[in-house]
Amino acid sequence: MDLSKNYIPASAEDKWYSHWLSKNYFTSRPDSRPAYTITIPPPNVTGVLHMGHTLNETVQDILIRKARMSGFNACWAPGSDHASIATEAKVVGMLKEKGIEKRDISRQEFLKYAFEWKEKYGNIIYSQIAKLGCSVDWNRTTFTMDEHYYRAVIKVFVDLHNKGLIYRGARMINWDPAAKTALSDEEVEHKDVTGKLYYVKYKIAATNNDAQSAVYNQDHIVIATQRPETIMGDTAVCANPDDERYRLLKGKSVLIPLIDKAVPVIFDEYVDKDFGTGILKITPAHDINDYNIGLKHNLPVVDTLNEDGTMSAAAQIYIGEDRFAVRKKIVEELRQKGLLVKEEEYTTRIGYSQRTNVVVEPKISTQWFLQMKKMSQPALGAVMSGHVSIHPGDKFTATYKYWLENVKDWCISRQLWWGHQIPAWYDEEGNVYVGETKEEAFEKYKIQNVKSKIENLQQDEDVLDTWFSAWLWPIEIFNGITSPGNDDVNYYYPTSVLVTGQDIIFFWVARMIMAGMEYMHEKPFSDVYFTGMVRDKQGRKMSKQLGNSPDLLELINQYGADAVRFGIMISSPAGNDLLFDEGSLEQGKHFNNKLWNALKLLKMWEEKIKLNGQQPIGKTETINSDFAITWFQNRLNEVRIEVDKLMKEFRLSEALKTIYSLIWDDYCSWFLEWIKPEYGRSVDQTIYDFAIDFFEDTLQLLHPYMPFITEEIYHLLREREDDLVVKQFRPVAAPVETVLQHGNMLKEIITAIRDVRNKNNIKPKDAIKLFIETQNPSLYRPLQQILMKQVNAEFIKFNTPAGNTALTIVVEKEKIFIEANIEIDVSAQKDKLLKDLDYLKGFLNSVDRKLSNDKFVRNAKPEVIELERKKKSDAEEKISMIEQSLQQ
RNA sequence: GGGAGCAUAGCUCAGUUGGUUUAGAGCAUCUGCCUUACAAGCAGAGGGUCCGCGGUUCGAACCCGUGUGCUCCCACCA
Repeated sequence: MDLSKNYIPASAEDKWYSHWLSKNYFTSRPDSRPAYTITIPPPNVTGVLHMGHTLNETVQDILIRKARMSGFNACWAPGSDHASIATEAKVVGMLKEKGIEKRDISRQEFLKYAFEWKEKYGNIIYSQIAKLGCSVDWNRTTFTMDEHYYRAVIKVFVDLHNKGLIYRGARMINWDPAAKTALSDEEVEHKDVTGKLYYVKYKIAATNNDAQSAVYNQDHIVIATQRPETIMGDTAVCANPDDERYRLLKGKSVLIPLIDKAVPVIFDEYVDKDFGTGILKITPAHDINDYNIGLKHNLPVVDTLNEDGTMSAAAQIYIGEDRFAVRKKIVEELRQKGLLVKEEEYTTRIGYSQRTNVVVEPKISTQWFLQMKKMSQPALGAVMSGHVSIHPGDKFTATYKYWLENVKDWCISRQLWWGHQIPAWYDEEGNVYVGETKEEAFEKYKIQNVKSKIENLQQDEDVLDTWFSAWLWPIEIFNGITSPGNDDVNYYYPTSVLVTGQDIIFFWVARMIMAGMEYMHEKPFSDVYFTGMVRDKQGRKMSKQLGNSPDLLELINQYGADAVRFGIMISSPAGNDLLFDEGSLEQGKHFNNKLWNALKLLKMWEEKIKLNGQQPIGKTETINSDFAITWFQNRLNEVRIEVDKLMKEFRLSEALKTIYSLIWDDYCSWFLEWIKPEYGRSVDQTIYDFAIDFFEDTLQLLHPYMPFITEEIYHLLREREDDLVVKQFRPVAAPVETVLQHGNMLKEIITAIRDVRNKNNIKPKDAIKLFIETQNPSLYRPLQQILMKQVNAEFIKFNTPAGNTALTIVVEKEKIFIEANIEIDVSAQKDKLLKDLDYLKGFLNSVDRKLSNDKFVRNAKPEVIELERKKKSDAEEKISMIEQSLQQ
């Protein structure tokens, strides 16, 4: 077999992914095995996979592949989200390029364009998921606007409305002037911004000729505001009733600057006497606090802004101009008219739309809301009782609890077309009828209006918040809402684990648990695994503006999918942010190559066996290979147990490190070297078979992380029908401690001798002679040959005096003398021994201090004391050995 | 303003109810090697005030208090 010098990922990746698909390995149907289910967090249909997705999908694929190889019926259901605001914005932009304005076309026409657009771009994300090697069940691909899914959303809306949990009303909501829609509280991101506080003069209206002299002989008051462009919406000014300065203004009015409109002075405890000037302008249409005060004092609401953030007719001035441009103009005008007292720098938090990144306007608007209090209780209980466990728990459980305990009603209507249209119909008088269909709504309408026609009803124009459909994901992906109790949902629900970013804990995770408890009376998943945010090397968020977000397909081209997966997993502790560094992908590529070279070595051995036939080997050689085999077998068992434990705890990065070291260090650097035949000789067939078996076992362990190369090598090792992707893990035996200990001792001795060789410039080709002083020479019988080969010794003699020129090293309790054919510098070795001696004496001292402490001996557990005594005697023994050799 | 988390080698992180811990790993660094699988490699090595201070304890990287610095979440003071 001719193997390329290095591993070439591209061809292997395409070959194996289509092979797996053709064998339907990723297809899952209910059967007698236990289910292991993951529903993918549906990426936006408009998007491409970014590094955050890559981390997420890789984690899921690792978990699902591990489960598939461990006796579970693994089902990973993929899909995508219609992402109403984001997609609608893209479609609007696309139409604009064609010269079409959204307002000039009908809803039907718009949706036609939108679906065309979705067909064109919606599959990009799927091909990227495939490229990464994700073992999703493509037969289960679900889109949140699929026919059944659409029906499910409508059904849930009607059901919650019937239960009295959904209502319609005018409330203060967050308005996005760019998308021209209402948002939920969660869709608003608050950022610290340095703004200005403007101190503006309001003239006191001269009602009874006494006002001017009454207030400190002034004809005005001064009010601080951040938003001078909203003064035209003021309907009062307000001071604290206890504030002496403003007491005399009771019953008076002031004039709004620039438009000279008189508004009353009112008093309310809410106002902080010490902030600003202690008097506040009340603008009920554009501030939640002002709105509440307005309600309390029966103030009118004057909305001075249009939907797009320009000034409305109610503002009287600057009509049609943008709010921020108007702010500047008004400040300038105030200044010119002498109404601006001063400006102050001021830091405040401003709400931005998560989607469009524009400043959100608080606005009074009639919208649909979902009452959250009742639904939040079971969702809270599910997590608090540990029924759903969050990883890493300590970090997020408290956040989750706080949010649910303080949750406010959810504004679920959006002024968009792309999405699930609200199933509510209005008659001519504006009465509303909710039903799954127009006919159903009409039935309700008919009760009071017997003679009416169905044509009189008009459907609500708005659609539902994207998250109002996403929260049904783990249920409706298995048709659990539209076809309750079907075989799939019975079998797959609740799902096993949800893997997602911590940034959508409220948007999605909490709400899925609510929906699960409401509609399935059962949690949607048992575990939630939060991945951190992917940042660049300098810890900055990845963003288009910074240009620090790499293109996934390019990375796969450059390093291969396995290396990308390796690189992103090797340094991603659960819940912590991941500092993305291409260096780790490089490491992944090197690892690929390491595996490839191990394969090449084994193949060379195979060729040689074919060429030379079986060769008889010596007894010692057999014994020594036996040791290598027994040792690696036990080491493998040890690692398998360790990896299982780590993966159960979602410590995937550590599990990968453990496997990496097993393969690179234990298998390649130690095991293969130990069984490597002398130059020109071929390896024994039995030993060779073991080497292949072990390689397969390690590949199997690695497969969930690096599926392509492991499958490729698995097939190159032996002619076979089966595939690694579905190979079931064998039960693992407990490792034998003494075997592992002997292995470690052997490795330590080899390393120590190599160190001596290195430090004394003994060339690899120069053989050395070993004299070992030991209490247990028989221990060496199974490893003697390995030891000689690994340090290039021509012989080993036990308990035989060495010559005067020999160097001494002490490993454990073994004293090893090294003789070389060249002059060696004994003084350097002496320094090393002195250094060891120093350390040991310090160590002994600390142990002695403990043991001579009465309280320690009285209080510590007996086994701890025993341990300390052993430390003491070991250290003493070693010290005397070193001292002895220093005297020689 | 409220809450949560973090601080261990140059970097990223382990360190499991306090006791083989005068602290480990990977990457990076340094030294020597083109040794017949692998220079994308091999063999070695160096590198730490466990953030500061105080306390509990026979014993602290680990528990408690406090200070400092970072990160995140939540909140309607103009």
